[in-house]
Amino acid sequence: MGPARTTPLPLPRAGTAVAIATRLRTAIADGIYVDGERLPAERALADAFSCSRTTIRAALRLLCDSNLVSRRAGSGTFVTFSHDAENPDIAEITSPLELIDVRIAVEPHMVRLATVHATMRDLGRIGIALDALESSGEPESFTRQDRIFHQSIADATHNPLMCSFYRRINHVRGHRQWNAMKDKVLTGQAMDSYNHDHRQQRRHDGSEQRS
Amino acid sequence: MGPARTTPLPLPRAGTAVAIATRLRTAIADGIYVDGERLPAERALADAFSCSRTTIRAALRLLCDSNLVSRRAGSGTFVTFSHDAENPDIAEITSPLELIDVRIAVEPHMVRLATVHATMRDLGRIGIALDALESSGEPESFTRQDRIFHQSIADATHNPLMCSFYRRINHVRGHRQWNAMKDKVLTGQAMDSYNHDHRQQRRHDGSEQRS
DNA sequence: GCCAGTTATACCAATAGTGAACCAATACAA
DNA sequence: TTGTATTGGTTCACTATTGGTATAACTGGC
Repeated sequence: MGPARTTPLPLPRAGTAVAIATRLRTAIADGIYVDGERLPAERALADAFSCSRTTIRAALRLLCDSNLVSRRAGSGTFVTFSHDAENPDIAEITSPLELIDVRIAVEPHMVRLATVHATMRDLGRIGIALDALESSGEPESFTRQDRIFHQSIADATHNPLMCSFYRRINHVRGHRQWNAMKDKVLTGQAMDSYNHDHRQQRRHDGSEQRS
Repeated sequence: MGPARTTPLPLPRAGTAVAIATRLRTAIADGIYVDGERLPAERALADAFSCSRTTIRAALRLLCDSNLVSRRAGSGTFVTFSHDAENPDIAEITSPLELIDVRIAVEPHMVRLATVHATMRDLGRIGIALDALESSGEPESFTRQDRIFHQSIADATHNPLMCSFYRRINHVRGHRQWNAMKDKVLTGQAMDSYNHDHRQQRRHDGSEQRS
């Protein structure tokens, strides 16, 4: 996977220098040494790999020629290889399971807050969103309406911090890495079951609201 | 080469100044030092990091060049960093009760996630943070250590979304509108009770970890 | 012997970090 | 206002570390 897989070294001879260079290259690609970090000094590497400093220098020379590291006398050898050239969005690095963990943590109490602080207008908005959610057959509109539904609940808490949290959750949900998945997961049966759960919550919320 | 396969990669000795700058930068980004707050004096930092004042000055120079802090001779080094300069700050419009609502919603499940995903290093960090929290007598350092403590738990979940959420919570907590309050609320007795609760949580976490 | 790779050693130059002293600006209390 | 303590700003010589270079010797395969 490393960018230096096409090593410009035609030599089939696997000397220790080339082996160490490969080792360090994969370490950088695996993120063991991250971008901008300083590698151990040549003498320290020589000690760690139980070889001479000349060999280490030969290995580092290979990495330097591949633009994987840059070196400054008196300062050290620094990794110049960034996995994420652009800004690492939270949505990029959040896995499906991690999102579920956060939603499980936030949503139950969020619903309680909404039942306490919701106005009649909020309840109307939530009802409209739920109707629109149930009458949407395709996965495409279903996910969009589902986001609107949950965001309307978050807004009903009238808690700006909670609203901003759920906006971010929705942002992660709407990221492209999820779009590929939803067509496979959101079968008709799954959507029906989902709607049933939401209806129960609505009835439950209504009774709590009355009390 | 066989032996090189099993050779453990040595940990890099980070450049001291750059490493300190990084630590301070993340502390500011995490809301441990808030906008407008004064950092410890150079000599105090040098003592805390066990390095010379010259190194601290080099680190602070980096932060100053990034416009993260501003410095005035005879006065000190002050944080100049607001999380979203463009959008109205969440911290401005979030009330104390609203913050408590969100924390009640998030923290219980966050602790469960932390107990599941925490590594030994995470537990060590949490323990250190808790010790520092208990040994801080003044409200000033108490609130900062408390933020560090909770952030270390959030980081222990290894859930980027959860970490970003709690970073925002800490940002709100560190806002100046709260600073006026904490001196009145954080009496010695209140801090003792607080510490007692945290200790109980720690014992609870330990037993869960073992299972 | 030849040759490429490795080892070992010594030294150089660049950079980082140390420790101390002193100055100037600020804050604070008498 | 005055004095004192603290803070950042500056400079200095010194030490430690790092990459850069050169040289001589060793090793194993051809």
